[in-house]
Parts: sequence; C-alpha cells; structure tokens
Amino acid sequence: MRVVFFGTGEFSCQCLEALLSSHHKVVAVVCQPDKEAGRGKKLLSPPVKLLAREHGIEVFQFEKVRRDGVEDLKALNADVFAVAAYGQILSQEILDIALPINVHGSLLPKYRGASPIQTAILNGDKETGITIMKMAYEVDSGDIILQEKIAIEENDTSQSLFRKMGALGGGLLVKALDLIEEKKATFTPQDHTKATFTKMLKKEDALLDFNKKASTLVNQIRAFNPNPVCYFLYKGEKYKVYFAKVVEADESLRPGDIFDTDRRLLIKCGEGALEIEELQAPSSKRLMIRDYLNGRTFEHINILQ
RNA sequence: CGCGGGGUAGAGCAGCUCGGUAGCUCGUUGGGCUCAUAACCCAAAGGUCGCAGGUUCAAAUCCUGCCCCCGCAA
Repeated sequence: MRVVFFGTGEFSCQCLEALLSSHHKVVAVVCQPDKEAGRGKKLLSPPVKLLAREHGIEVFQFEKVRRDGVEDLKALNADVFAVAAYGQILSQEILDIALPINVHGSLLPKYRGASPIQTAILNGDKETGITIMKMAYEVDSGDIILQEKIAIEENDTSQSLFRKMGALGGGLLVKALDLIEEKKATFTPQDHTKATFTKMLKKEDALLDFNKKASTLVNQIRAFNPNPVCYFLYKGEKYKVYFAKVVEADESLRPGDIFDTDRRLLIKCGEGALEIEELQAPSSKRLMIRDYLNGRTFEHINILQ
C-alpha cells in the first residue's frame, strides 16, 4: 500500500524503519519543522527527517499541517496515513484523505494523550502496551485494530521503555497494514467510559519532593529519564538524578537530609530513603555516584531547609 | 554572533590568581594480614597536563589562535 508516514522523534524512527523494511511503499514522510536547538542555536532536523532522507523519501515539514498540508497530502494519493508521535493534531479534513492509523504507547482507552509511556512508569505500572487504532477526530479515541502488552521492568526508564515500545509499535504497525491490505482488519470501539488522560511531563514537575515516599520518587525519576530529568537543589544548584533506588533509612533523620557515606549518596524521604546511583552536577556530565564521590563530596545538610 | 562551565594517569578531582620536583581519592598489578573478604596494611606500574604557536633561564600555570566535551536556555 501507499503510505504517508507522520512522525518526528526516535520512537517514530523505529516505526518508520519497520515500514521501510516491509513491502509497503512509503511515498512521503511528514515531520515537524527544523528547530533552533542546542548550543549556539543551530538548526536541528528531526531524526525522522534524517532517516527519510537516507532512503531518498520526500519529506514535508509543515508549520501547521492543518493549514498548510491539505493540498500536498491529497496529491500524494496515499492509501494510508500512518501516524506515530508526530506532534501535531490532524484535522478531520486530513483524516478523510486516506485511512489514518495511529501507533499509541498505551493500552487504550487507558492513558490517552501526550505521555502514555512516561505516565505508566510514573504510576508504577507493571505492564503497558501498544495500540494501533484508526484515528478519529477526538485524540486517541479511535477504533482499535491491534493491541499488545509489554512488561515494565523495575529498572525500566522512559528511555528504555520507549525503545522497547518503538520496536513493538513498528512491528504492530506493519501487521496492521497487512491486515488492512488483506481486508481482514477489525475495528473495535473503545470503552470511552474507561478513558484516562495524560499530560506532557513538564520541567516544573521535575523537582523531587523528599516529603514523598522514596518509592514514589524512584518512579518519578524513572519516568522523567531521559526527559526532562528529575533534580534536587543543593546549595541553590540543580543536581539531576538519572537513576536511584529505594533503601531503608534511619528514621531519626528528617526528609531532605543528605549525606554521603561509604561511597554512597543517600537522601532521606518521607518514607525510606533514596540512594542516588547516577547524578549530573551543574555544568558537568552524568556520572555514576561512585565516580562522582571520588573527586567531590556532599556536606551533611538538609536540602529542604 | 543566545548565556555559562570544562579538557591534568583507566575514572573523578586538586594544582593555575602569585611560573620553578605532577598531587588526592578510586581503579589496576604485586605483596602482606585474615577462617575469609569488595575490609585493612605495604609497594609498584600508569601522564606528550586537549592541539599549535608565543613570552621566559624555566610554562599545567602567563599571552594568542584552533579543536573537542558539558550545563542552561530554546
């Protein structure tokens, strides 16, 4: 089938790669515009654009696809629009051009919206999954074509889970296209009464609150890795935490008490304590705590004071 | 020209202001202690101090240019 692929980031790339190695024909790729990013404000292309170019596929980067993309999309004469974490909402007019299907990172109707994968980790879920659906006007509300579960391991972060989900999503996307081509696809409506919604994880939510339980904070840290990354303030400076685990704590300590001991870094929480395993100090790179403490130390203070 | 930090042994850092023997913690290797150990003690190996040029009797340190890495902001 003639497919137009909509996507932008790494997750999208994995889905696109699956399509490219299938027998379906990717006639064009639509992704977000290049952005000024990084040091020196260089113009940066989305990963999907680079991948598409390597394969000689035409790339569209509409500022607003609803406003600018309709004519071009019609002209492509596609059978299917395959959408995976594109980053823009499609209008009904566009959904009507070809059969629009979407790869979503949750077991819909649970976790509709912008951050299904991260939210599953944040909530401490043991499993989540991929849903392939036919897109409807209301976001993530469409009829389900395929759905498959995946386990969330204890040491999974959003980063690692994204990678697993991308691989699974790519496979299911191709499978769904095959079914559609053979006219064997079924479309099962969601139970909308069970729908839950997720919001983008924001930087403002990345500050660790040590009054909370250590286990809660560990989930938050896993969910926010690699983006936007949880942090705490020590002497007014931001220290990012990439990995941490729950340990038992001396309950005479107050939440926020920080101390390094025996080449470990511990912070007392509302319940239990957090052992920081991988840390990033301001202006420096990520380090395993063992390496960090070789050259630097923390004073035993309370960082909530 | 967005703002800022940094490049010194395998790792993380100090030394640079005020030029003059390359240092700390850890790792590695060997030895010792121990019922035993990732613990402790002793010893050793390991460095063109990012690159190039300049100043100087002498440069990790001062000056100039370049390369690379990182944080913030987007």
